[in-house]
Amino acid sequence: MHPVGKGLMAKLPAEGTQARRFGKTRSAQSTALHEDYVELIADLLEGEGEARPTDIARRLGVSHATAIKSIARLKRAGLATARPYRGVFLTEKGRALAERVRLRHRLVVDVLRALGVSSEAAEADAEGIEHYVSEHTLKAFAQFLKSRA
Amino acid sequence: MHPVGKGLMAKLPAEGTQARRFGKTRSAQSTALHEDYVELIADLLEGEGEARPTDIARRLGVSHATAIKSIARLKRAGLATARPYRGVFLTEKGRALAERVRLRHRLVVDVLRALGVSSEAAEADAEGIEHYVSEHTLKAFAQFLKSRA
DNA sequence: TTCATATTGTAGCCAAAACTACATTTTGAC
DNA sequence: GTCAAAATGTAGTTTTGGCTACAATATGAA
Ligand SMILES: [Mn+2]
Ligand SMILES: [Mn+2]
Ligand SMILES: [Mn+2]
Ligand SMILES: [Mn+2]
Repeated sequence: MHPVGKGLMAKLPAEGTQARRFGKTRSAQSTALHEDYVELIADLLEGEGEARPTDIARRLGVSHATAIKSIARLKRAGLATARPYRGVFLTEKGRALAERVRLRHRLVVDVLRALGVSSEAAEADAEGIEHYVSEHTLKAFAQFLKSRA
Repeated sequence: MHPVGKGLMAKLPAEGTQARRFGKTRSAQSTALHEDYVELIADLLEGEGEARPTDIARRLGVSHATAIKSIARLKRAGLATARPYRGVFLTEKGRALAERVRLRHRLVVDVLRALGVSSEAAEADAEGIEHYVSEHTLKAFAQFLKSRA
């Protein structure tokens, strides 16, 4: 119950600090999916001219029913619009998010590549990592890349 | 419908490749919580001598009911054991996971620090990032740290 | 123009992770 | 030893994000 000596033991952060960190991670997690959808929709709109639910589903590796439900959540969140059989579009807010997410994705991939990670692993890992990189860390990444250019 | 020219447009990966990447991210996401619990339990066991559900809950910033349910899932997954009012312990499998997770956590923090990220931001971001770093990337991180030691 | 196929939509199911509220058990102060 | 407080457990609800199965609609080939 009481600390045994506090000399050489594991460095447990203060409870509040640790709780705040985990909470931040949880909130990032809850926005990760939205970010992936918005980024993908932006890419499809630019690359293919349209973003159809089926294509979104295929690219994400989920069923079309799942994609349609997620798109509905995007609409509720004010990030996208969609009319039946006419594809998905981004609102102003969605486009702004897509832009930020795209930049961040690229930055994360570039840093991983710079650290010696293979192109494919960098892309794959970045797909998860990107959602947990804070503004502060993003700045450090940019700095690092510039410094070793 | 048809690609407009394919010359200078956004680099959409092949559908299968992209789906595989997103799938990998989803599966990492589904183990992230387990990893955090197991790591925290190991830290508490070493640091405090015991890992009580209440302490786990406080440190994670969730209600004790949530923690208890998650611990039940850990038990079902063969990672932990717990007897009522006697705290939580790790199975052999749980200890092995904790060890891996701990190493990975430290490595991610060290790399972030090396890239110029502040100590607190590194710890906070690592809490999310760690779960999406592949073995391949982990090796690259270790290499990078060794090279600039 | 018709009609098969592709696309989209809906319904219903499930598990994970969160919560609050309440019940039960242990422990420790006295 | 009692009994209040702390810890633990349980019940019930919600949201998210998956799935399958089926229904409805558009599109395009013949
Ligand atoms: Mn992603
Ligand atoms: Mn991305
Ligand atoms: Mn973590
Ligand atoms: Mn961790």
